[in-house]
Amino acid sequence: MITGYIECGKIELARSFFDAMPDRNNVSYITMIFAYSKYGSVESAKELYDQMAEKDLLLYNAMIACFAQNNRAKEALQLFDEMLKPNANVQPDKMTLASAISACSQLGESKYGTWIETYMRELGIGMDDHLATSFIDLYAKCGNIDKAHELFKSLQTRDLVAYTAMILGYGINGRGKETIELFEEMMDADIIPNLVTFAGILTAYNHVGLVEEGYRCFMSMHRHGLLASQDHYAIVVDLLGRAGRLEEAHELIKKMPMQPHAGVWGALLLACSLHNNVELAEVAWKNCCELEPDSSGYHSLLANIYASAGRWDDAKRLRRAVEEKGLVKIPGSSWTECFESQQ
DNA sequence: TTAGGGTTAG
Repeated sequence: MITGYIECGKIELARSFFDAMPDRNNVSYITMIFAYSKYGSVESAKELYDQMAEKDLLLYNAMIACFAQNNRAKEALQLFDEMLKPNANVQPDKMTLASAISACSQLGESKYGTWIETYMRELGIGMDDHLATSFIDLYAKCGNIDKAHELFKSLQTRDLVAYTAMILGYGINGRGKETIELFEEMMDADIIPNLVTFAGILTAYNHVGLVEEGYRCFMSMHRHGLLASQDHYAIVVDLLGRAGRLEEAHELIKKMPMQPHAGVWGALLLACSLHNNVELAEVAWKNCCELEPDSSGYHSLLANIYASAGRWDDAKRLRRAVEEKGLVKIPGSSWTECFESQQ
């Protein structure tokens, strides 16, 4: 019953059902935690997790996965650390490690990831394709592309996710030729790309600076029956914008079948700052402000563009407005420092 | 024992 509601996305109903259950066990808790995780309600998941006095492997796995899948990598690794303490009395399994590696990857923590690889062997857990794909992503993001490729070659089956991780890895490491070759290899293997794959491939083209190839790739999405999301548009706006094709990028935004999010306009604003286009920057900035009124980053970008154009008064006016409104830049994650201080 | 893992820029 509960899983039926969850499958339909009726999470409130699932929760009511869960609350009314006379014999809730840890499996019902875990089912609810995974459901909350899927729909991004991390706080609700954590609330349920905290209710259980005895934390077993399943419960740890559910909560660590929830953090890792919702971009809360630091908390995922903190909980993983807690789980490894002797008084926790549990031993991680493949699922735990998959989430922990994913969290390391989000934080660029290659040292911690390498430690997990060693620890994995100590526990007698063998490398499977899922774990290897997590490691491919981790090592590629940390710049160790050779190690990533070595793992990719060792896979039993190269599936969609593995190809996507490797393509993205080549892309962010500036390996243009390999990016294209691997994409072609994937198509030859009749592996149908999905929306995530396209985001990865477009990102790769963007990093490598292959504008035409990237644009063509984006235009081919509908042939695969895929409707590009706002994120895909943001990458292509960035791709065109960085190449100085600002008007084309602007036209693309105007033709979007859905409302662009701030990231799309933000990509155009960034491109305008790279190419000193004040008029278009003002258009992009206005849209960014409407969509994300509390962010100071867009004002700073426009102020810099004004300053580069010698419009000092406008730059000053904008900077003053930021101070008056008390808009503050949110500092980045300090997990790396936290981790290093524990060494 | 039970659930369930990996891929999306700046």
